[in-house]
Amino acid sequence: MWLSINERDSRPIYLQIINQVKDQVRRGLLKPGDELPSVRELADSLQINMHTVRGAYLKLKDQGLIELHLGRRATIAGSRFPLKLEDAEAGLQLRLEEVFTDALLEGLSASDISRIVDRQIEQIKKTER
Amino acid sequence: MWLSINERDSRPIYLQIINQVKDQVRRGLLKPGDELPSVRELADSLQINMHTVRGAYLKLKDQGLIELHLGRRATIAGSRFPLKLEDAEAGLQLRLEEVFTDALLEGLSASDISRIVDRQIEQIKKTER
Amino acid sequence: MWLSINERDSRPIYLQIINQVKDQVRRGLLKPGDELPSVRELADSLQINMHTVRGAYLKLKDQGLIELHLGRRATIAGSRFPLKLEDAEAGLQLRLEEVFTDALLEGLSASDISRIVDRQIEQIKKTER
Amino acid sequence: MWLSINERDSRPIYLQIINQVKDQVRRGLLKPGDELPSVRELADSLQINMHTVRGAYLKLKDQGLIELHLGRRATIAGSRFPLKLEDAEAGLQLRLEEVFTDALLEGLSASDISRIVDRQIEQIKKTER
DNA sequence: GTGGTCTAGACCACT
DNA sequence: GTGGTCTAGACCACG
Repeated sequence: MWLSINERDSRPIYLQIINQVKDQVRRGLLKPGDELPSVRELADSLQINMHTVRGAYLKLKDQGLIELHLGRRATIAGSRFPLKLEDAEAGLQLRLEEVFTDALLEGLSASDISRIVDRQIEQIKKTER
Repeated sequence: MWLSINERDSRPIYLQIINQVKDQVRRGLLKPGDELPSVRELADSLQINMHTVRGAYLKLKDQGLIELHLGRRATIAGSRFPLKLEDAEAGLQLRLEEVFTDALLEGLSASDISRIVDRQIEQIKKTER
Repeated sequence: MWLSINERDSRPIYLQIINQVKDQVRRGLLKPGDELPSVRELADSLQINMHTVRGAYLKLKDQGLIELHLGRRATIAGSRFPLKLEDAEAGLQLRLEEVFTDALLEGLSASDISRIVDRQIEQIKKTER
Repeated sequence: MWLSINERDSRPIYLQIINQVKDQVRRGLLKPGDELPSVRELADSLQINMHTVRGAYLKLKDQGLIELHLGRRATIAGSRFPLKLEDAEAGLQLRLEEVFTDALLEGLSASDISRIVDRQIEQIKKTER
């Protein structure tokens, strides 16, 4: 488990933790059953407060990504998809609209966007195999 | 100018305003020189606090999307791209990574994502012409 | 909004708050759109810490019962049932098994239990009308 | 004695043990005088910490359900009901209120609940005969 | 004024 | 040692 927080990142620390854990799960570096660092350990190594880590873990639990056990370390949850796929698709669409709008207003062209998107989707497909 | 705020949207009101203005600019419904409603008018019609509208307008000004004039209504700015394209591309990549990670963890496949993305990019290209 | 915490209750304070809010929603004393006391107000009136109240509100939000708005008070959410009814039924069965087992081991007979249960269900049906 | 612990169950391990012992007593699978596995045996077979098993046994003893003997295995106690029946009834009512409130908020109707409850009480009555 | 985030330090229950 | 709960006090962003 290697996590880091970026002081210059404007997003709150707990969100950075959440996103990094999600990322590692997506990349397959963390698999169901794997243990996460204890709240205190991670807080120490990141030089942040225990409660900040705990807050991040709690959110991850509520999203079904990890399991918290009293007296034991948190573990990656078995993957289950509580959301209906159509809801997930609708959510994706809304978020993409916003991202693309910002990109266009920053001067990128549709083909710029298309190129960047395709590159990322290629990478995802590689990981899927 | 038709704006609306969605109570059930988890995002703060000021962001909803910003995003809707951006969206209308992107769609060409608002063009450089067009007037926005006055702070007081918009606050009244949306039933929200004046400070909230003012805050949203200030952020839009900071992003170079609108111009504020003393005693006159705000207007859409002539389009300029203060960010370097490289920065815009880098920003886009980071945001896409997050959006795609979430989509994958919610059970969507790479091809699901690809399909949705392509549909949106098609629409953008139509508008661009 | 009248809430109270019971020092002698072994359950944590935040759970007592959650259960009382749920109860008031169920009884119809709180309806969608109604405002809850602010975190600080409730903390003051209950003589407990702000964060304890906030924790309770957060859980209620995650369960979809209330909505939190930045800078505004929390409100009761419009009722929506994210769980499939079959899941809700399965959960109810498990919880009932435990409750009934304890009651039996404490010396109550099946007819004792039946009597108590029926009385409560009668009351619920009255409220439903 | 067949016990198992469920990793995905959110309840602490010691409670799962307690509930399963209670359940087996209620179903008549364990009768007064029957021996329970030794603390060490159970800890080994469930792959959990000895202290956890010991804690569970201690709680069961406190509730009067089992008897602990120095150097010998624990045994199921002769059934006695230390609580007054009134207290047991009052406790049952409180717990049912909470369970029913949750069920209602999850979208179940009074008749759904009634149906599920009745089915369970029928089963209990069968066992009682 | 209101919620959002973070820090600090404490005590308890569970493993 | 580990998570669960609670308190206390602070600063920031939003309305």
